[in-house]
Amino acid sequence: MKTKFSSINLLDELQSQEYDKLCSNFNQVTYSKGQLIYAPAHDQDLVFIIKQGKIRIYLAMEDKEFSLALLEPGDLYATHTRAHVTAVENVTLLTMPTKEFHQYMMTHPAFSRIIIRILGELLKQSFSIIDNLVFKDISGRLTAFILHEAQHNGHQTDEGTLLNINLTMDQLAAVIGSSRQTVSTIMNAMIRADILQKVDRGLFLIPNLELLKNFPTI
Amino acid sequence: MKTKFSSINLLDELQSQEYDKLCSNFNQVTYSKGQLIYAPAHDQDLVFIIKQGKIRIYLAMEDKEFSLALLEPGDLYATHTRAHVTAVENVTLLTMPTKEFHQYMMTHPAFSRIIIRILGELLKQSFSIIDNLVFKDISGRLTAFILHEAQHNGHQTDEGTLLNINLTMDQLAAVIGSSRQTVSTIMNAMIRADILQKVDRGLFLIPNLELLKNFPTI
DNA sequence: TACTTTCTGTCATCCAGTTGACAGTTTTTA
DNA sequence: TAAAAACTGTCAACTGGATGACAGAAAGTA
Repeated sequence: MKTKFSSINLLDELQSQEYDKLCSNFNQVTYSKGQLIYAPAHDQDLVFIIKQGKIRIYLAMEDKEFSLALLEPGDLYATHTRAHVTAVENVTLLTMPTKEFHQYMMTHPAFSRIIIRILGELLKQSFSIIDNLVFKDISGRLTAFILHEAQHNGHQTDEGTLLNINLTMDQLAAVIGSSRQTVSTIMNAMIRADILQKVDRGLFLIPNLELLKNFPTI
Repeated sequence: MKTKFSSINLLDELQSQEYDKLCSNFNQVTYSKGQLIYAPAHDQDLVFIIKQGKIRIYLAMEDKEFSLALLEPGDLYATHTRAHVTAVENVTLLTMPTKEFHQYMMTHPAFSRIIIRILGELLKQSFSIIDNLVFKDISGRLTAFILHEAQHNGHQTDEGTLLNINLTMDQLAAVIGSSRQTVSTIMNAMIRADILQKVDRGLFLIPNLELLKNFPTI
């Protein structure tokens, strides 16, 4: 369970002069916290790169939601799927109509390669989500998520790995496909088992990642 | 729930002379029914096109399996993910090392576009699988699957749509992520409700697709 | 043909995880 | 600083679906 789709930072790639022309074709748009950026009904077919802030890609049905990814600056996304997009924080996006983007891609093979790499990663990521949904129970998904976050966004300290999850129990539940209550219960079980220490809301200290891996020790 | 990943038939695309050179670089390999074509441990990075037969892409863990796709002649697939691949029937594949494939792709922008289109479809397909897993119960996934198959592989007759599912209850369970027993029970409930008629093993007649859509009528 | 293997239908049992409720806590807003 | 809003922890009740068992049916096999 990752929150990011791809490890490729497109902003970095775009720094190079080669893409100057491409950059000038992007429209800069801003959205404020909580605003809906895209819903499947919109049907506008945009490609966009996150310049600033955090967005959430998710599937929704009635009153249930499932987060597919939380994207950060440098990440790329293309609408055209059944997924919704909202701004988790105030965000700035660089957008371009998909058609135009395709045009550009056609004439720049090197750029195509980047896109293929990103799509490939996205796909791998999707398989990983399916894997978790099908084979793991909620505890398993939760530990997998925390482990992944710790390894990618955790800070090493003398007492262990400090992790700023920065998600409410509700949001966390939406990421792993569970309910607020269950996630809350399991998190507290971890804390009682001394696998996790709550420093503050959304801020945790993990003394030993190995212990977390084996939770719950049946 | 589809069984195919992509609606693009690469064999058709490859007919054109443009790809003569590419074709000559493929290795033709055959596998017999039930044989394992690829396991994540192999790690050989191959791209292949199905020339003949049917293969199954699936995730596995201990004794549980989940089918991601059932591919047929013309479909393309690339190993490099965590998925396993087996031959459902005797198959003939055209294979090429991924690296070589990339090389070719780089120098043929039009070919890149096909790959991007396929990857895009794969991704959409994956989202659809996730959607079904997260939001639908087993009845829902089963009707979605049958409906999709009926619309794509069904034959219209006077009495309704004739569908050759050609999967055992076990295989069907692996596709929708359930158990043999549950699938069997629901299928028979559908038959009793006159939504489905069993003509033979794996062969069903659906008098009215609309009725199927609303199953079960609570 | 008989024998083995694979597939199917059905039931009783069991449990992980959802749901709803509610009290308590923290954060935000004005 | 007070009131409103959002978040958290916990529990009891319920349920969808997995699991194991077993008998019967169909398909291979020799």
